[in-house]
Amino acid sequence: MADAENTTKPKKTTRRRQGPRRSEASRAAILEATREELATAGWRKFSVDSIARRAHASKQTIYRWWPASGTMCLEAATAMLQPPPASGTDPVERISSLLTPFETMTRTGNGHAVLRGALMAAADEKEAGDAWRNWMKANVRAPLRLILAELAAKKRIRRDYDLDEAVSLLISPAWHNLLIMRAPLKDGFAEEQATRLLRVLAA
Amino acid sequence: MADAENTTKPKKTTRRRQGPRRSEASRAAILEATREELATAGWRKFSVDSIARRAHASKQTIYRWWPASGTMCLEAATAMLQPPPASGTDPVERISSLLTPFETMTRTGNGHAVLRGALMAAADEKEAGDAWRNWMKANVRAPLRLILAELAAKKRIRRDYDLDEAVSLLISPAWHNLLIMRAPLKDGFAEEQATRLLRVLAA
DNA sequence: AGAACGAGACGGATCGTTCACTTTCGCCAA
DNA sequence: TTGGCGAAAGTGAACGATCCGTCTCGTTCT
Repeated sequence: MADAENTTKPKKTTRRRQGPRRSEASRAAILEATREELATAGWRKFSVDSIARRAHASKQTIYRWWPASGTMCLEAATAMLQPPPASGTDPVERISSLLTPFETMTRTGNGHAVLRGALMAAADEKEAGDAWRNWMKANVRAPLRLILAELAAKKRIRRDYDLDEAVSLLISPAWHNLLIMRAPLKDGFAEEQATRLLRVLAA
Repeated sequence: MADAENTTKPKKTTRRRQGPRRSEASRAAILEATREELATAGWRKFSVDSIARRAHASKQTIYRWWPASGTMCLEAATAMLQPPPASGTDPVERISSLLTPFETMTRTGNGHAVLRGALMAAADEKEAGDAWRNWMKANVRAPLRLILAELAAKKRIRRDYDLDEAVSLLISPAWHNLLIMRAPLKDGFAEEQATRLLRVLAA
């Protein structure tokens, strides 16, 4: 959609835009300020003016790249999630590795408050909700689908499970801990949930 | 704590305060306006001024009785929850009846948006979070504790379960539906969750 | 007389937008 | 090769509107 048809002027086929590129420094400063703001003020008292002051950025820059505050919060939170560790062949380990990024994040610094704020943003803003569900689809649901399909082929679990239900079963206790109990995930959470899911789905 | 020691003036022993009592009409109008506001604006854009206009109430009245907006939202939401139906002796039915108020509420009108807003309030404000956990303790955790203890005595389920874990297992999929999926609870949700809990806890 | 109520003013803060101005880069003509 | 031009991105500051929490009024009820 960027440069589809520029018939007259473009010399070669590569029509390059003019001007400076997006400032990575400013982007990083804004996301860091967003994390601080989410941890201290929460979602309702979240202030874009405060973000601009903290990050020494212009509000114009913020609104240019994040027209909705919720997506900014989501981006600030997901940036804290480390990619899941490479797992072996053990089913529990493989499923557990899908949750360990969450467990680790909520147990380091203000991570649990940041993630809680992002989840509230996803619950409050329709656009942020869509973005969050897409992220979960790519990073949790899709990998889990592969693992479960493989296990079902080996007859380690039932074949007639519902994938959405399995995702909900696996991760919803995390929401309970973060949003209702307002607490981080306890040590061993990921492995415990993975074990329980496999027990429920056992053939 | 109300009237502990008024030594001089009280005529009889009943020292009644003077002036009009709290207006039930105003209270109901404010809570109804809160429900509308939660359903249309959400939690972050929730405005006390808007509530006052909608309910034809004074802001002073609102702040007098609800110093924190979150507790007002919680009260507005829990008022929509009907008391659980009287259940028989079937374990699934008894546990399921603890969830049916939620299922019913989220499937009628804007109920799911109102409950979602209240949950966000509980996640965002520390005070509202405490109030919500207390409500859940009295209306879900305590009844569930009795039911599970009885079942354990009859050896229908294991004895070494963790009550908090059981509560989380039973109800956290509801949070997933409401907050992440932004959707009501599907028909038969309560019974399905109750059945699954008993299967997990089976002896 | 005393307390709760509706209505609304208040100073301060935030919102989302817009303006002025500077800096960075692709492009092309001198 | 180089210097100028213009588009895009950046900061900072203003704008009117709205919201916050507190506060006065005058009224009504017990």
